[in-house]
Amino acid sequence: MPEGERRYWLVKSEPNTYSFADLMAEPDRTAEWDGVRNYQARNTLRDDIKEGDGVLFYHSNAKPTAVIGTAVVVRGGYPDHTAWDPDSDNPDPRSTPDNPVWFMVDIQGVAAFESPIPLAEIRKTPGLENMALVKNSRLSVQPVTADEWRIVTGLGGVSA
DNA sequence: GCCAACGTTGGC
DNA sequence: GCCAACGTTGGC
Repeated sequence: MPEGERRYWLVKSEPNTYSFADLMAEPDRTAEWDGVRNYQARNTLRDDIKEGDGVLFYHSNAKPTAVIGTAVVVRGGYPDHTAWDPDSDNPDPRSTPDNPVWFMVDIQGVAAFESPIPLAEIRKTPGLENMALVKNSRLSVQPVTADEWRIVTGLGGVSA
């Protein structure tokens, strides 16, 4: 992929449920990012997130809430098979293999930040005050601009 | 634990 | 199509 087309995203997870350390402990540090059941986030997963895109990993409902590391998309949007698995955490009988409603991607952990970046720091960092994270904290998969990516990864102590 | 913000549902 | 009720998210 041409360098200029790489895009950036932020995903949220509650560390009690699935932490960045859990991702890094996966085989190949890779996991299916499934279970998203919000239409706006679904559209992003289905239409916009491509292999090679950068991902900021954010811990919500944590102490403190913070961006804690980076990941990379290793498989772009494809149907979320957990939707038609009645034993999954988030089954949705409206979604079928022939007519999927929900989508997911695969992400691979890259690096933990030397110092996680708490939400409070993001709020007061010039250039980050317009992050979707600050504007609409509810969205579980959200876009990050190239400038925001550079600032956040710089603060975190890893070069992207 | 509280509560504000937001998304979804469903009656009309 | 409107909007009130309800459920969920997530910061604090």
